[in-house]
Amino acid sequence: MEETDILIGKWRTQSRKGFLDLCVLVLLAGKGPSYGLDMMESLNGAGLGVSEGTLYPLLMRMTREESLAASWTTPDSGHPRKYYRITGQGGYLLSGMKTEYEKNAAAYRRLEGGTR
Amino acid sequence: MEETDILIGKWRTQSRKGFLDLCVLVLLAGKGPSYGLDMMESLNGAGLGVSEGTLYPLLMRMTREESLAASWTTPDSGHPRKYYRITGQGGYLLSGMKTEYEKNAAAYRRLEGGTR
DNA sequence: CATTATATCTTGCATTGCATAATATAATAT
DNA sequence: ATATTATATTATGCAATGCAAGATATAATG
Repeated sequence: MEETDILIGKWRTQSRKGFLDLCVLVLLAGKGPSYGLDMMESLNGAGLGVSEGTLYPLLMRMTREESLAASWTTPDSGHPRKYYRITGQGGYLLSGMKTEYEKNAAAYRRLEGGTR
Repeated sequence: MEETDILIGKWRTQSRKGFLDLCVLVLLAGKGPSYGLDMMESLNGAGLGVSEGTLYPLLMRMTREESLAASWTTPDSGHPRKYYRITGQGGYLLSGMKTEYEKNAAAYRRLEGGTR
């Protein structure tokens, strides 16, 4: 069904709202500081399809909110990169997000669980 | 942290986008036709906190898109109720959503899985 | 010096969640 | 009768994010 594929595409966009924040925090918490394009590779490698137009505004927003902190580094050879790391507030936020995420997943399983 | 709780609240709203569609479809697929307030009870019983202002517009949208179908019923005693049931397209959509949901969950686990 | 690759930033649209308020009708109370 | 409460649905407007598309800047390469 063609109509339905459009609906799924739109839904996909909506269902990623917020989820990408969680993924970025989890990523940085796990691998340590990183920069935009490198994070894109990691996220895409994990199975998410993220583009610059999605990731960069997200990183800037989270930095503005102080869940991330950024600093430029100019390597001996190569381009200047903006490295992001997770802040204390970011860690607290990540913990809250994980709780919510699990709560929703549990609710979903309950709903799926049965005719009752 | 007070600041952070505000962020979590905002994130919570965002992270539910799309997810509620999935929950409604799963619910109707499991329990059969139902109406607004009854579905609200089911969803809240499962652990989601959903209000009328969230659920009704959602139901109307999904009906407009023909993932749900609605029909009024006037019981012998009580108020007229608008019953919703899942359509063929709704079933196809649900299947697609489940696939996406699992794909994202898998990506999340991979990201969480390690320092690599 | 032009071209390509790396890296980040900007703009505008489409979409949904939710608070708030409105509408309508059946049941109940005074 | 008629006012009040409970049930049930609809309408409006704001805030927020994902993403496509394009712009900007600089290092490396031909």
